[in-house]
Amino acid sequence: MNLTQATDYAFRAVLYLARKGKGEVVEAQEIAGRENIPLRFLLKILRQLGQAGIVKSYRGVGGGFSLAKAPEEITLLDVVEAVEGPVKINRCLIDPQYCTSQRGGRCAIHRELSLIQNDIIARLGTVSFKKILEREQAF
Amino acid sequence: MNLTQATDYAFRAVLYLARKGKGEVVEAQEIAGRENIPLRFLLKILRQLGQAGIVKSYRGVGGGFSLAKAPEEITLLDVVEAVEGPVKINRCLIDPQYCTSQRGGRCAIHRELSLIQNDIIARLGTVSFKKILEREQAF
DNA sequence: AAAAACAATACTATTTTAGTATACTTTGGA
DNA sequence: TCCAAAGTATACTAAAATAGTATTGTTTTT
Repeated sequence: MNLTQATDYAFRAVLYLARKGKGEVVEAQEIAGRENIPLRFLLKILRQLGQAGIVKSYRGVGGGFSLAKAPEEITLLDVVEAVEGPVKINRCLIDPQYCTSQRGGRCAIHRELSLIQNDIIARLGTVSFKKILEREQAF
Repeated sequence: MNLTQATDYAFRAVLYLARKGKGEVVEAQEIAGRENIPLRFLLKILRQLGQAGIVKSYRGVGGGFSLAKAPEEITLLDVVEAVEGPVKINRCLIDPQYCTSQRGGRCAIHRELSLIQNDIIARLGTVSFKKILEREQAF
């Protein structure tokens, strides 16, 4: 029932870029330094965020990363899925070959877990980075 | 964002006992066989459920396990916590020593995750095994 | 063309997961 | 009384996931 460290880093990297605004390009090194994230690991994560269309990258001298969308268009769910793949609280719910109950994912437990999983996904989808920025201002 | 296989087995073992009713003693071997769970692994899990006060064990010939409470008094949350310990979607939220943001768990991201975590815990706490049994009957 | 920045792939150490093995204790019944 | 059936306790282990690191390559600006 855990998000990975990589996802936590991703959240903070996206928030960092969100503070700068949609277009602004920032070097990975700056984010790594400010957010206490190992540079090479951050680069790997930023590439995943890039493939998901959350950030854009610019190579060469003066390059870096910027948000590819406005902060209100990016949710925690988007970032989780970009880094970890589809959210699943039980592997059985995604891939029936792992359903050790031998009931093809149709037992009462797995139906219930499926509902809870849907709630979690919906909940993560309601939190945009614009919202997080606003809450941050409030302090 | 995953429950472990052990937790999944625990859910099914408790449901199996719940079907029998509160007092009835069932051998681990029977549960293992019916639910497709490795026996020794199940015994380990049942011991954890025992320490959490969810099941009672009986040793010796004719021994086994029974529910220690009525099915309506046992929730998915109880079982998750018995097997995995406290629910935490980010280790930083429980143990600040792991908070790599260097902000003592007080950044905007971690506040938001904390709210979501509370929702998940509340949600798991609303699903009792009585409820699951009832849903099962409905099929 | 040199240097700065990201890209891609492969590798590695650590931790967690998912069990297994071994030896022991309790209990009921022949 | 003693033995077999059941759970207890501790230690061990293989495989997978996590959290990085290393190396080499490509793009872009000056």
